[in-house]
Amino acid sequence: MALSDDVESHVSDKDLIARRRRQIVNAAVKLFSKQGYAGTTVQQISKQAGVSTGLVYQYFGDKDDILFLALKQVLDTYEHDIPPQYADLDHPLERLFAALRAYCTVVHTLRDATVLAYRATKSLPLNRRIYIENAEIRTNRIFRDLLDECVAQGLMKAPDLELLTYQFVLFSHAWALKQWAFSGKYDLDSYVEAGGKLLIEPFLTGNGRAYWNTL
Amino acid sequence: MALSDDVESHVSDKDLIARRRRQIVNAAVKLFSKQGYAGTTVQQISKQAGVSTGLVYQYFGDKDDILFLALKQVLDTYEHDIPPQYADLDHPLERLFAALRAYCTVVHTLRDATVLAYRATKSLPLNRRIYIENAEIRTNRIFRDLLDECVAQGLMKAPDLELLTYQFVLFSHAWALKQWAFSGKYDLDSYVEAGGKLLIEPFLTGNGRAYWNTL
Amino acid sequence: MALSDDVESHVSDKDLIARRRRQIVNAAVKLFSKQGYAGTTVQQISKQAGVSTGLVYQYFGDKDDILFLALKQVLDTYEHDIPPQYADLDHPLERLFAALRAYCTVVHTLRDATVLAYRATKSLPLNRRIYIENAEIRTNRIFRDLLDECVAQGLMKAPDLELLTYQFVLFSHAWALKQWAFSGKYDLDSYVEAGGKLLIEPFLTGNGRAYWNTL
Amino acid sequence: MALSDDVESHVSDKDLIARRRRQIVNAAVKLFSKQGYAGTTVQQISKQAGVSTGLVYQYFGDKDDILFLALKQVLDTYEHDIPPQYADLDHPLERLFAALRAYCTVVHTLRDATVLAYRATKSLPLNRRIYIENAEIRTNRIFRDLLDECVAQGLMKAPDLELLTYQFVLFSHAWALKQWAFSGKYDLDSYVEAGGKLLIEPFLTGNGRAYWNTL
DNA sequence: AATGAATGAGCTTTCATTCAT
DNA sequence: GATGAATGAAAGCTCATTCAT
Repeated sequence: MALSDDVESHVSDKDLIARRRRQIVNAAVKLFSKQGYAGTTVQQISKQAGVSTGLVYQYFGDKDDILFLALKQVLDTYEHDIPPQYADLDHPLERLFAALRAYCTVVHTLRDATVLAYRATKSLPLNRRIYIENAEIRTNRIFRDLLDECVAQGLMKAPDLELLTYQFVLFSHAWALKQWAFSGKYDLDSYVEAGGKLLIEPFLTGNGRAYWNTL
Repeated sequence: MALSDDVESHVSDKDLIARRRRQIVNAAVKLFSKQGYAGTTVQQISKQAGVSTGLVYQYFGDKDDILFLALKQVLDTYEHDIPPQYADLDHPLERLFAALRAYCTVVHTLRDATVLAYRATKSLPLNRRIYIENAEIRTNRIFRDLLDECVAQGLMKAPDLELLTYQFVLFSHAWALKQWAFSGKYDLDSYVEAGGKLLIEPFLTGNGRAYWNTL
Repeated sequence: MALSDDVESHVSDKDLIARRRRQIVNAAVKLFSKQGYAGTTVQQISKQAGVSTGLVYQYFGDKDDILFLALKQVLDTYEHDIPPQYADLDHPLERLFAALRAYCTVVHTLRDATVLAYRATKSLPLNRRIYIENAEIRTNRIFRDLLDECVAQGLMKAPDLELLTYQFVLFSHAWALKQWAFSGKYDLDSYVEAGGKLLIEPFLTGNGRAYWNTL
Repeated sequence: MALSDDVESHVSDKDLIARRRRQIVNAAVKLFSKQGYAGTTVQQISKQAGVSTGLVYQYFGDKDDILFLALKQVLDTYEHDIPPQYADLDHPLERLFAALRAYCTVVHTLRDATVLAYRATKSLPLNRRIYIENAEIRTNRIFRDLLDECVAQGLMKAPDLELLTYQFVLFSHAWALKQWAFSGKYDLDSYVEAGGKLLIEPFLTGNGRAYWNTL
């Protein structure tokens, strides 16, 4: 992380800094998600976090900083919460499907924050936007690597792995972005099942299909 | 369109109203797309449109009205510009693919505005948000009907047509939403080609594949 | 009337000027009375008068002009409508009481406009305020002269005719100013009767009382 | 006082709230009195009060709130300052006359604010206007009770105590409302004396007159 | 380290006034 | 003479940021 991406603080105790920032960012994510970035005031954030307005400015340089760390935290959650959910599994196809389920589940948990990421990233200054975009690319990498693994083992075959990866990502994000369209028609489980049928099944090889049917 | 969705104007000449609104909305779309809704001032809009600040309020009730008409205009463009581009074609598969190309092309033309639609719809009051969402559903219907046609003629077969429709839509939108990831790797044409391979080819029946290969 | 009190017009036909001004002032009085001077827009006045906004500025220099003429018209109505209602009567006491009834009746008719005169006179520039105040003094003169007549003929006797005159005026104005307090307790007739008992009876001489009782 | 009449503040310290509000209301009364409510800007008020514009909005919800509290303060002053000035006196007639003097004196002190009350009450929303009107009725009660006392003790006799009460009130208010007419002819003392002669003397009984002449 | 009252630039919106037709 | 679309200065109000305590 480049220096320019650092968020400055006027406080020295490292632990305190971490704790306070978490406290404030959590409050911010909640409010940004509901009301948007511009629609949320620093006063509201401090109140929600249970601290004074002035304190916020001892841990963040300005309001943009809060947004940046809020988005970063969302992306970090993706990156940290998904891998453990397929790490124990052995078979690549199982791992891929588990990852899809895990991604959708995290998106479900962070529904509002996911929408926030779509809405607000553009509000960041360029260098920070790039940082966030790179974090997303790292998350995408998860699917890409699992797909590569499946292809390498002759289980899948796809014309364009790069784009297929994005379809996995978009499919997961859509669960949050298009809540209004999906709620009532699908629950999370059936949505993930359908995802498997659209994004994995069609690209299975004979071997792949053989294993897939045993799941 | 319900009355409550109407945007009032203090001017009587119908033609003038239409012209002025177009002029102002065009300026607004440009600025909203770049700077976001909240980040754009009415002063900036009026300046960009080449009119006075006060004039804006003779054609729009408030700033929200401008956003609403801006989004409506984007959605209307989708709805009006896509169908003509496959209307002349006879074969369902050809029509479907042409529609995908058309949608991606419109998205390409309205790149910034498409991103705007994702970012700003949540800023609308409920009844207007619903209006915009319904407009999106009508646009989705385009793909859905074409897919149904293909299935009815035994050319395609998919486990979940509803979700597959959304994959078409998301794929098209992604061209705008993920510009930063795709530009440099794809041009519009190759993107559309790859889309055909991911979203159509895997779901072709034998008959469908036979025809597809002749395209 | 001093030149500085003149209201300028860009139109030459004298009759037209008078007609248009009346038309616009009538609309203004109606609106000013209901919404106050500052709460009324020139656009509303022109609409109420059934003319274009621009036309107003061909007959009035600015919005203040309209207020001035509106107030002037109210005061003029007082001045012109009251005297005829006691002119035919011969006895001074009868004339005085008839004048009180007439004043209260005009106030009743112009309730809102009377309140307007109290609220808005201070909004005028000094020279115009003075003009209006002089018009009010002329109206007060009506009571003063009638009282003087009664005193001269030995019908009344009061310690301070100047202030008693003002009590007559205030009593009449109060019917409009304190509507909220009086409506429900008095109707116009009983109010006037009570006025006679408070403002005339106590100041009658023996002769005066003798005649008064015959009324 | 109903909740709906409360004026909200974003500040918690009770003492500070009271002090700031007084500070701002005092400035507002001064300006409103001179320039009217609509003719006074919040910027002017804040400048006159020696605080920033934003601060005003931490102690008042909007400009209307300032007007309401300003008027309320004027009415409260009436209610609190008059009674102590006759409380020590024993004789009802003396008390009545002292009250008249006190009322006129308070009106004199609050000349501009009294005019403001006449001009601006109509600018208030209905529930607040009613609150102010009720406060005025409570003030009127002062005269009414004193008059009743005089009548009960056989000192006075009047045809309509309700209206006579209003004549006392109007007479007092007139000192402010008609400054332009009275200044030069009366000073406060002679005005009050004349008031006694017009509003008390004529309604004295024999007993009343006997005592009155000893004053 | 923490508070929260105070600031003031900048926003949306209104409306008296003008002027081309 | 009459129109009404157009103007833009100025208003009310918000809120990111500061700073004395």
